[in-house]
Amino acid sequence: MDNTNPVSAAFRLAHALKRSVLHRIDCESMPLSPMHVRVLKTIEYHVSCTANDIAIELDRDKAQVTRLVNTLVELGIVGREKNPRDKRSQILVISDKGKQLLIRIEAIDHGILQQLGDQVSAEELIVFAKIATKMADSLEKSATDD
Amino acid sequence: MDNTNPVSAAFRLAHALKRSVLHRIDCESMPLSPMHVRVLKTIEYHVSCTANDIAIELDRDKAQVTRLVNTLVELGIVGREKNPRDKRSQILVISDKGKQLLIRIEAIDHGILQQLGDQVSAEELIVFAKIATKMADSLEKSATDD
DNA sequence: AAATATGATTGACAATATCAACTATATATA
DNA sequence: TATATATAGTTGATATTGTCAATCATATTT
Repeated sequence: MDNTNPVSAAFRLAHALKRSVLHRIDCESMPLSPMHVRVLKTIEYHVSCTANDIAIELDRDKAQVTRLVNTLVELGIVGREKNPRDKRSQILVISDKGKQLLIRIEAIDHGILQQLGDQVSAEELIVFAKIATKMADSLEKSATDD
Repeated sequence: MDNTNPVSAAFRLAHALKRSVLHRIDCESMPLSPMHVRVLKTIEYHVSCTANDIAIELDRDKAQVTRLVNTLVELGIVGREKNPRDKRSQILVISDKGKQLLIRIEAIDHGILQQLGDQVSAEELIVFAKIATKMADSLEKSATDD
């Protein structure tokens, strides 16, 4: 592979990260996929988060979000509450079970960053996140104005 | 989303890139998916490339590689030739049609980098590729020594 | 009040990925 | 050399992730 190509490098890294998350999720015998984890984190991050917020935040299809949230609800990790501001949508709330899960997820993330820490410095991670975010912003921006 | 989290940033970027590649592939009315493109590039990059080389290079399951290569062969983009060094495997060779495709793919890549170029400098892209590669190396390394 | 837009769900499906079993050949080692 | 073990590739089954179109209910605009 061409390691100087940022596009290839990004794909490769995403794959490695997904596998790493999956592996750690598996070791912890968690009933979730990487995408479920990301959805749960998004709910945690957003105040009074709706399905639509997740779709926008993660740039995913609404249908996909509905299904991901459904399994979280079925597993008792997330609950739906009335949204006083819009009867079409519901506020997603993390249950106690979900909160406990988030603690374990945090440990997983920490483990991954530590695993990287051997080779990649904290400064590099900060720089990486900054550039990656800028790249994603740039791509998403021009994706919408077709 | 937490934009300071390198893991989240990497996932987000990969998704945006995949969409961008897909969109451009679509505009060019190419009969390939992003993964097919990556496989084709890998064959181009490797001298006397086998299916196994692709599996290692892209860190994918052998089964997945077999199927991806199959469609490339069916489309006449890639051919299989005898491997004098191992009767189990075959050398993958890019046809003229495949070479023409690679020229168009190169243009697509160039377009994506240019799209980024508005916001992200060439230096940043170099730094990004370097750190991302280091991160992937680190993750893949510890994935094997379980 | 009517037209239009939005949040969410569902169905159908495509793309991507994983696992286990199997074959044919290679390589190691007894 | 004979046997055991490893490797390259294929196939089948299945899980995960992502996309598109249609639909319903409610919001918003006109």
